[in-house]
Amino acid sequence: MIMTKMQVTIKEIAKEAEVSTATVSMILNHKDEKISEATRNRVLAIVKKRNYIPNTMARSLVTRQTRTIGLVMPDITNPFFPEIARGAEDQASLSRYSIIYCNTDDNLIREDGYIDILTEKMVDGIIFAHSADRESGSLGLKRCRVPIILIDRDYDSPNVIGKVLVDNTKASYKGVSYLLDQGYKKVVYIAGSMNTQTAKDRLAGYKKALAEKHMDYKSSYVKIGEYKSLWGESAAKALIAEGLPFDAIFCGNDLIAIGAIRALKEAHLRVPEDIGVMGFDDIYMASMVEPELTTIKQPNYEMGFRAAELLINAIESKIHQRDKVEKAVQTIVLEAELIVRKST
Amino acid sequence: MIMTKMQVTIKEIAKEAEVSTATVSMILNHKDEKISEATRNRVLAIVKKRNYIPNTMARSLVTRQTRTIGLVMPDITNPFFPEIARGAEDQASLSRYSIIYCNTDDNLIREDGYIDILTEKMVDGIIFAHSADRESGSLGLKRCRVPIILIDRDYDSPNVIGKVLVDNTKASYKGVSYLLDQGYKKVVYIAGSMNTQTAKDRLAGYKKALAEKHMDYKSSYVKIGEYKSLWGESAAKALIAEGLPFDAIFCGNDLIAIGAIRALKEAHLRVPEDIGVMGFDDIYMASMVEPELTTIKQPNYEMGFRAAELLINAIESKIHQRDKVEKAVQTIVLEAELIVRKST
DNA sequence: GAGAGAAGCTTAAACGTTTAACCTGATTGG
DNA sequence: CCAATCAGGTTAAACGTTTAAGCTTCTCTC
Repeated sequence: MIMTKMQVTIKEIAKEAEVSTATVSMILNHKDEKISEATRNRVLAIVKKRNYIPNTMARSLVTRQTRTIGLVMPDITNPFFPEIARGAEDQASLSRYSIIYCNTDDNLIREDGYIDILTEKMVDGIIFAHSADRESGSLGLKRCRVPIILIDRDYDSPNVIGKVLVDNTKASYKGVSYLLDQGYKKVVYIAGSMNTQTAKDRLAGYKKALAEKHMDYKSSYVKIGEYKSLWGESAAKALIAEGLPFDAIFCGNDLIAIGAIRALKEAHLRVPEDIGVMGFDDIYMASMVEPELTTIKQPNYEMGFRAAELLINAIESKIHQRDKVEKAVQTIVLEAELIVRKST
Repeated sequence: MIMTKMQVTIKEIAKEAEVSTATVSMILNHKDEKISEATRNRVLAIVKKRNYIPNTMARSLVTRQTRTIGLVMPDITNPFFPEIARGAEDQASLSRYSIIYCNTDDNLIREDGYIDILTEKMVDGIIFAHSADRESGSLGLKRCRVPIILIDRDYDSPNVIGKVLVDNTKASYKGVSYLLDQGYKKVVYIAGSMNTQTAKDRLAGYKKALAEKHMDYKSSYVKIGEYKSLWGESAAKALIAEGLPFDAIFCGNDLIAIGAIRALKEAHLRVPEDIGVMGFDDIYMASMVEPELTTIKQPNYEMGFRAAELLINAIESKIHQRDKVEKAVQTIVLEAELIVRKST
C-alpha cells in the first residue's frame, strides 16, 4: 500500500471514531450541545492524532462563506499603505479571516479585473483603500456583490456599507492651535498642491484655528506649491526674503518641513527657538532629522483596523440575521494625532 | 417570485443553452476541441449575457487547485517587505494567481498558525520572506504540505523547492570596488551588528575588494555597531578623532551613512570631495539627504517577482506531470545594484 | 404501561464544479 | 454492406463539507 500525503478527510475521522461525519462536523463547529462528552473527546482525540485540517473549499461551498476578504489599494509600495494593510490584517486575523491584497496602480481596468477575481474567489467583503485623487469608483464596483468598506474616500456605490475617514480639517486645526498655544504669534502655511479635497480641508482647519484665536487670515501667509522638500526650502527662503514677520511654519507634509528647516538653518534662524516648524504625515524620516520634527500623523494603522472591524461585523451579522436589514452606511471618522517632538 | 441576487450557476447556463453542464465546463476551460463552433458561440454568448462567474470553491474542490498562494513575512510595515510583496503580486497576477499575506512578527507561534490557515485554505504554495535573524523554520513548516519558496534565507525543510537569495558578498565587493575605482585610497567600514550571515558576507566582500586592489585589510578600519544613524555619527566622529587617514566610508546601511555625513559636515569635511560616503539599502530617505546618497539597493521587487515565478512554475508543472519528479531545490541568486548619486 | 419528551445520534441532500467513461449517429475504407 | 472511426456531445460520480430532518433508545410522568 502506497502512503501518499493525502489530506485526511472528515470521513476517515468519522470511520475511525465509529460515528457519522455529521457528528464530527458538529463537534468541530461547536454545534455540539447534543453530543455526549465521551463521543466528543473520542473524536477530538482522533482529530488531533490524525492532524485533521478541514477543507475550507468544501466548507465554503455549503456555507457560502470563505472567511477571506479582499484589500484593494493602489500600491503597497506607497508608504501610506503598509500600515493600513497591517491594521486590516491584524484585525482580520483576530477573527480568523485572511486577506487577499491587490495592487491596482489606480487603474480602473485593473480594479475591475480584481473585483472579478475576488468575486470568483467568493471573498466575504472588500476593503477599498483609494488614493486621494480619484473621484468615482469603477463600473466593476457597482457590479460587485459583496459588502464594501471605503478607506479615506467618500463616494457612494450600491454595496458600500461603511467608510473610514480622517477629519483633515480638525487635523490641521489641531496642529495650528497647538502652535498658537505654544506662544507662536504668526503662523505661515507652506502647503503642497491645493487640488484635492484633503488639501482644502486642511486649509480650512488652518483658517479655523486662526479665527478662533482672533487672528487675521492673510492669503500672503499661505504658499501653495508641491509636496517636496525643494519646494519647502524655496518657499521658506522666499518668506525670509520678503521680510514677513513670522515665527512658525505649518507645512503641508514632512518633506516640505524638512526643506524649510534647511532654509532656516542656512539663514541662521534657530528651530524651534526663533521659528517653530510643524510637518504632516510622520514619515520615517521625521524622527531622524535635526531637530526631530513635530508633526501630525494620520492613523493609518487604525484606519485599516477599523475598516476590517466594520466589514467583519457586517459579514457576521448578515449571516446570523438572514433577513436583509438595510442598514445605513456606517461612517467612522478618525482623528489625526499630533506628535510633538523638538521642532516646535 | 422573488428575485434574489443569487450567483448564476453553470447549470442555468447549461439549461438555457440546452446542453449539459459538462459541455459548458469544457468550453470555459478551453478543453473544447470536440465542441462545435456553433455550440461554443451559443454558450459563450449566454455566459456573457448572464454575467456568469464560475464558483472557485466548487472548482477547487475537484481540481485541488486554488490559484492562491500565501506570502508569509514578519511585517509588511517594515520597509523591506512592501516591494517584495508587490513583486510577488505582480508576477502572480500575470498568471491569475492571488496572494494572501500574513504578518508573523517573526513569532513562531503565529507562523504555525498561519501555516495551518493557509493549509485549510488550500493555497497552492507559500512564499516565506524571513527576517534575517532567524536560524530555522518552525515546526509547522515541516508539517506543511505545499511547495515552499524561501526569500533571503537559506535553510532546509522537506518541501522547500526553491530559494531566492542575494549575493551579499558580491554586493559589498561591488560597492567598495567602485569607491576604489573612483580614486579613494583608504576606505573604512562602519558596519552594523555582525551577528548575521548577511553581515559576515558583506564584510567578506569588503575584504575581497581591498585584496583585489592589493590593499591591506586592517581591523582598525572596521567599526562594528548597530544599524542606526546615531551609531554612524559617533563612529565617524571617533574615526576623525583617532586621526586615522581615510577618504571614504562604506556603511552598513543608509542610516549609518546619514549619521556619518552629519559628523563629517560638523568637522567641516566635504562630501564627496574630502570623504566619499556609501550607504546600503536605498531607503526612501537616501535620495532626500544632502548630498544625495550613493548606495547599494537590494533587488527586493525582483526577489518577490522571481519567487512567485519559481513557485508558480513548480505548481503548474507538478499538475501536468502527475508523477513525482523529485527535482533539486532551485536557487536563484540575485545581484544587488549600485546606485550612484552625489555622496561619492 | 402508554405517551411524551429528551438525549444522542444518523441519513441523505445539497453546495457548483470537473472529468472519465460512455453513447449515438454519420462517415469512411475495404 | 459491415466494421471502424470520428465528431459532438451526455451521464454520473466525485470532490469534502454542512445541516435539516429523521430515527432510536431511555427516562419520566401520571
